[in-house]
Amino acid sequence: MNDSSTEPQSTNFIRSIIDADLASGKHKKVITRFPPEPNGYLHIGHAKSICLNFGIAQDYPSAVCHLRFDDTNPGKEKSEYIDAIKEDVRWLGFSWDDNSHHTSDYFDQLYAYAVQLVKQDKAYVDSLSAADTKAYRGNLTEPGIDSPFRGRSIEENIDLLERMKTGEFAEGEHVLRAKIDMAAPNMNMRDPAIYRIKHMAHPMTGDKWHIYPMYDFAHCVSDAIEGITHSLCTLEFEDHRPLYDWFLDELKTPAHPQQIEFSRLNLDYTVMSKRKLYELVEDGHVHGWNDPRLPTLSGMRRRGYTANAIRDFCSRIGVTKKDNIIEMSVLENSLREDLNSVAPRALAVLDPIKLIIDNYPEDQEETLAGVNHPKNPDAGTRDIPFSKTLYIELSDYMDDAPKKFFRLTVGREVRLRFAYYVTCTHVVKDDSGNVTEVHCRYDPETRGGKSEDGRKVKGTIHWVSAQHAVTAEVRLYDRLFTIPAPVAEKERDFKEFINIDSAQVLANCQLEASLLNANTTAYQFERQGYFCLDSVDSKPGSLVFNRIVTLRDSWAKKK
RNA sequence: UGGGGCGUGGCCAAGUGGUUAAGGCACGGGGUUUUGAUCUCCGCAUCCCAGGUUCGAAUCCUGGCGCCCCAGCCA
Repeated sequence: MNDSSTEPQSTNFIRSIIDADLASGKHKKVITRFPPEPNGYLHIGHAKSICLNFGIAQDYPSAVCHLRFDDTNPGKEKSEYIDAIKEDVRWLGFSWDDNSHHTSDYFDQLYAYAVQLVKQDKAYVDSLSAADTKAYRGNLTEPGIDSPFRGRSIEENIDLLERMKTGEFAEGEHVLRAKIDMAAPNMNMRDPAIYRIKHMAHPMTGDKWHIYPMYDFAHCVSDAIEGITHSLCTLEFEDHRPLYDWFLDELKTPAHPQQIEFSRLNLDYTVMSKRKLYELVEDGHVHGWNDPRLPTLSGMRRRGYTANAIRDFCSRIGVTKKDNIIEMSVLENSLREDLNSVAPRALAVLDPIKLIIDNYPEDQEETLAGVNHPKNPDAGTRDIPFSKTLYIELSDYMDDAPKKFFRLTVGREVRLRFAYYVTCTHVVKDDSGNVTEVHCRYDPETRGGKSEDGRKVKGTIHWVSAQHAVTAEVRLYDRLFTIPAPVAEKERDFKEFINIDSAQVLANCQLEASLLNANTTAYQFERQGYFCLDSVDSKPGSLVFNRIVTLRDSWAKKK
């Protein structure tokens, strides 16, 4: 008997390629890599790549996935990001064991390979200004023109490169370029830069270097050095692949990894680029990288998303080469599925109004048992105090209610969850007509929420005993943007579409007493959604809950 | 208008010449239910277009059309 989970592993075209490579004997074991640049926080788009790369490492025998920080640009990178990135990957449930690397680990080897290229007359030091380089490159329809420095001798190039390395020249004075073809239809092959001068200390190598390698050169060589078999990246690198292969072929590296491209993840009603997320953070539209409305992994974690849900989501969306915009409902479905199975239930009134049971004794109090999880008896029950004055949800009462409104209106009977049946008798309103109190009578024969006579009560509402309630702040989050594809609006700035109601703060929520001891797991507030303590702002004396996601609401749809 | 990709239902996505064209999400409807939740049952496409090859095409060929990416000394 094998009782291990038989969870179907979604396959994709990349796994098919790997299967074929293993079958043909091209590779004995698979090595992938996840190569973030430490210049910002990871988002759910990265999670897709992480699940793909680390997922392959998990599923194939003796396969591994390296974590590699692509730190070739000290002008943009900070070591602070490294720990955050590691934390996010770990939180998602993946490990890299002792395979955490930095591209900067290979700077010496990279340089030696560059020298080799020069010696093969496949690279040269160019002294054109940045502006001239651009002008010489041509454009999409016109070929470029050779730089006047393209014909320098190997000796001169070696000398110049060495002096670039030792910091003899100013930034921008020279650049090492591959000698390929200035007329190539693929712009990437028009003598791309290999090294540029940057008089800048590097987080890992300090002030050792004055030149830093470019992505196209560093990435393929690093992959080769690490023995990566399949180098998975996103679609925009597709026309870099000829260059990736050119470098490795010219350098005759011991290994020649295969670059395979897949489409990046796009989610509707949000943005997914580091630059745009940075803009939202910098301009104060959200409160930091871990704002619960952001699709960053740190924001989602704070919001209450589970790693399980994100992994499940990634397996559901698949991996292809097609541009896509995934609907938020797919993510929410993965989330609800996970949360529903594990979240303990609780009663919480977010928008309270008093419900007074006129025929319930003034000073009486009793304790009722609430089921912690309807599908899991092992979760047990908890005590919930009940008394004459309760809080119920304002929206659970309506003056002129339609027949299909299964809640309170004068003359209608509902069940108070786990408690009694109550029938609404009248309401009290203030001068402006707002309901301030709902009055009702209860049926003592319905304790626990069931009646002997088999009478049907269609509606069940949640409540909290006023004198026992815990007051807390609850933050309700909604989509960050008002349109599905804010970045697709070419003529307008995506920030114009920010949803100004994306974060609603309710300061006077009334929670059942047991929530006073809430821990860090997610709870389902019955009939409302899933909530968890805010890891940043919640304090023992003043609880703050985040709404992770609402429950499905078919009644709301009908209305 | 150079080069590289992509085009299967509202959104994803299987499918690789013979299947009633998987599955998920969404949507619509029925049942169960002390959460209008969960669970459950049912419904929901002829494959961008046009020709062609073939007994037979989403799958092969030809020609269109549409969308995305590339002119950083960013990654």
